Amino acid sequence: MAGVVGMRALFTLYQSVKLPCGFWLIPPYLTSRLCSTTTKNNETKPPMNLENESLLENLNLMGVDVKMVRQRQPGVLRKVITNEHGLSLFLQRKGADSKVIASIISRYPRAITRSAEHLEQRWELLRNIFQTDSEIVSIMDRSPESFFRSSDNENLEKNITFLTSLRLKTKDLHRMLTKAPRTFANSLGLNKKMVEFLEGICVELGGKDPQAFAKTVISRNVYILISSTKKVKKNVDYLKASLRLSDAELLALLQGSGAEILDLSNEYLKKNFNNLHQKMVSLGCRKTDVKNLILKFPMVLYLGREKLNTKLECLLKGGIKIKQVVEKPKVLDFSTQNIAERLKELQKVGYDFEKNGINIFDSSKKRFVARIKKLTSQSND
DNA sequence: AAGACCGGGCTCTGCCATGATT
DNA sequence: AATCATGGCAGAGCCCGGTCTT
Repeated sequence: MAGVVGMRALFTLYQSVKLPCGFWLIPPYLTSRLCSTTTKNNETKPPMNLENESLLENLNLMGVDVKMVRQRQPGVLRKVITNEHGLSLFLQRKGADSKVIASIISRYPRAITRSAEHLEQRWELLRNIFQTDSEIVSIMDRSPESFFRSSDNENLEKNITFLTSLRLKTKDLHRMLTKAPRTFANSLGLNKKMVEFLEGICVELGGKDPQAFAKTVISRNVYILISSTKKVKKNVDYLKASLRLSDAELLALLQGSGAEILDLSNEYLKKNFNNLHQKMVSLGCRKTDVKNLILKFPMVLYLGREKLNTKLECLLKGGIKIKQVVEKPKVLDFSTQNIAERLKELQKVGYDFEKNGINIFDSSKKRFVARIKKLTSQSND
C-alpha cells in the first residue's frame, strides 16, 4: 500500500511539472506505459486521433464501459496522462466499490484526468457540508458529472462560502447540495446571479426583505440555483400575466408553495396551465376558480394533461363536486389510484362528502385506515 | 381527540451547445 | 483544432406525519 501511495504522489508531481520546452517530465517506471503512444522522435503526445492502448486496457480491467466513454468524451481516451488508478484508489478509500467506480468513470470519463491532490482537496471542501464520506460517494454515484465537471476547487470553496453566507439553515444547505449537486459545480458568478435575480424580483414586487425572500425561495425549491434566471423569469412573468396577479399576490405565491414550480420548463408550465384552465371551464368553473385553485395549490401545474384530467374525472365520478376540489385542492396531490381506492372505501361506509368535505383524502394511509375503521364501527352500531 | 394544515422526504440527471483555453 | 469548462435544457408527483385548531 505504501508503494501505491508513493506512486500516487509521484503521479501528481508528474502531472504538475511541465518543462518549458513542452515536454513532460516522465518518471522512468511510467515510460513503459507511454511507449505504446510514443513516436520515433520521442514526442510524448500520441499521434492524432489515436486512442491510448494501455489506457483502454486499464479501463477495461476496471470494468469501465469504454463504449460509453468513447461516446461521451472520446478525447479522454487519447490522453497520454491520466489518473485512473489514482482515482480508483482514492474512491476505494472513500468507500466506493469497484462497480460504482467503473460506473462513475463510464458516465463521466474526464474524472480520470483529475489529480490525487485535486481530488483530496475537493473532498475536504465537501466535507464541510457532508458529515460522512459515504454521503459524498452516493451523490457522486448519482451524479458524477456534478463532482467532476469543474476542476476549479477555488470556485467550489467560494461557492460554499457564498451559499453559507445566505444564512440558509444547515439542513437546507445540505438538502440543496444533496438533491441538486450541480449547484456547487456552478460558477460562483452564476449562483450569485440567481440570488441577486431573486432579490430583484422581491424588490420589484414591493417586498421589504429581499434577502429573506431569496432565502425562502431557495429553501422551498432547492433546485432553483441549477435553473436559469431566464427560465425563472419567464415563469414568473407567465404566472403574473395569466393569473392577473397583483404584486402582493405574486410575492406571496412565490415565497409560498409557488416557489416549487418556478423551475418547470416554460412550455410545460404553459401547456399545463392551459389544460387546467380549459378543463375547469368545461366543468363550469370561472376564471377566479382557476386562480384560487392555483394559488392554494400551485403544484397542480406539475400535473400533465393526462394525469390531471384522469384524476378530476375520478373525483367527479366518485361524487365529489369540482367546487370542493377548488376549495381543497390538496386532494390532487394524491395518485389517481389512491383516490379511487379511498373513494371505494368511503362509499362502503356511506361517507357524506357534502357534509364532511373532502379533507379526508389529505391524510396518510395509516391515518386514513384508522378513520375508516372508526367509521365502520360507528356504522355498525 | 379528531381533524385541518402544512412542510418536507424522496433523489434532479444526462445530454447538448458554445465559448475559453491550450 | 482539440479539448476543456460551463451554461442551459427536457423530463413531468406522491406520500407521510408533526403540529396547530377546534
